[in-house]
Amino acid sequence: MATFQSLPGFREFYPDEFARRKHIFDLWRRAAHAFGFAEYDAPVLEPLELYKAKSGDEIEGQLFSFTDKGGREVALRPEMTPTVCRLVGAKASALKRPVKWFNIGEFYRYERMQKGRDRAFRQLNVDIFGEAGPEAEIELIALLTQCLGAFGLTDQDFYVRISDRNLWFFYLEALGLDQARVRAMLVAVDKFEKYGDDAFKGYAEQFGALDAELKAKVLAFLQIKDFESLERTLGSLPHEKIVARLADWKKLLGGLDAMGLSRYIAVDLGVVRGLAYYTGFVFEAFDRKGELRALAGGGRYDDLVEKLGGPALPAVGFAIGDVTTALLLEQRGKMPNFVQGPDVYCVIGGEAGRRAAFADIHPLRAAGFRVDYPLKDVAFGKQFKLAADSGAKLALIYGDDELAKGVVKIRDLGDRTEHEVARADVQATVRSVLSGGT
RNA sequence: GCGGUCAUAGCUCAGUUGGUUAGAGCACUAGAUUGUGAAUCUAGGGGUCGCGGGUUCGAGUCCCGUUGGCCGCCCCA
Repeated sequence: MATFQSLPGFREFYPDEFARRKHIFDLWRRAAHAFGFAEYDAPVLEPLELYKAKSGDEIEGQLFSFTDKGGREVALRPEMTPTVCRLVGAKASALKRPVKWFNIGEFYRYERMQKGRDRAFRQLNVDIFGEAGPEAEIELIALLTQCLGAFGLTDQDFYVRISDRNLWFFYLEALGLDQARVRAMLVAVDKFEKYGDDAFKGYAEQFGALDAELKAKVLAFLQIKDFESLERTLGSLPHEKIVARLADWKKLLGGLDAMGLSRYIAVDLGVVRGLAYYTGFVFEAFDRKGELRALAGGGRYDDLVEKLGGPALPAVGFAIGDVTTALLLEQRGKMPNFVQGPDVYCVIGGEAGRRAAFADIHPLRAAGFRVDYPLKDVAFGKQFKLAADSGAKLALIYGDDELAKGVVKIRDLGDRTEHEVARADVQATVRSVLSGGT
């Protein structure tokens, strides 16, 4: 039977699973709208060059890429950022600032699958363009907490770690490192949590063994877990840039605190994110137990729009994936059990009953109510079971007895009460009951 | 791309040192049952035991290969 299978890493969504995924998207979309973001969409297939321009040639190995029939080198999009940079860049001068946009889409990466990572996955992407200050980060981090909090997850379930590539730059420069050394050191910092001292191997290979004093200072910095330590450590380095940057930090943390979100926030200079294009604040959301891979990640990328051919335009954004989010919701019992039931299930006796039912069914459906009924004649006892199993709130009973009396019996499948209403009043009664009145 | 591990019905799993026609529970369909809900009973459909090759009188079982799943490495936008 299994002659054809889906491709590795591509998931199929049967109705139950589709309902769960839809639930996630619905709450994300609602949250993004509540924060004043507008939804957009864009092509799934893009010129391969778009990703090479952003990430370098090596990226091709991790893409679904091919040559189309017109000889164009193309790739299924592995991320949204280059695309949205192009969209915004092309109309930058006509767009009201700040540009607050979001998209929920599917992305493709030709990689080995692991828990929480497939070859095709969906992400919510949220970006703000045209705002250089930390006010943009406040909006995005607040929205990120809402994108998880909306499901009933609390600060016991997840948190957001915030770091700052600018401060790392300023700090390492103050310690005397040049640009190339700073970049190599940031790679080491990024790997430190996972590899410990081995993380510095790459740096040592390039620039020689790390001097003990420098290493101690780097380690001290990356272990900073609160703003006070950050201020204290940097207080002895009175560079103008550092002073200004600490003011940005205060604004960011103060804003989030005023929104009541401090309990979700962790200052953590150990996060730098591997991506070279991040230019300022970076942040990642994790589950508190640390069992899952990152839930979401984002940061500022002020140079990217220009690099991809647009005007210079500051930007910051994040992405949150459906796979890891769903895993966390399952783990914490926050994934509802969806009953995709109709509002009304009709119990029908015979051909006359069917005709009478149809006369009500279609207008109710046209009015937007979900109405279902057995397509073929089924024993009454079985129909009541079907009605109950369907998850419907009401059963409408069109049997010979009712037809003879010119009524329809309406059964509340929740409390198992029923009453009769005149045929002519059925639709009005159903509408009234289902819309909350009785 | 590399390493480990697994693969029997839609799902969860039995299946003896290799031995007749591969089983159970759940789920599904139908009936008992055209008049009232998670019950019971009966019957039924559904498997080329992931796929291919080998060893053997005989393979779900042993061997090799391959595909796919899971876990880890690389990577992680």
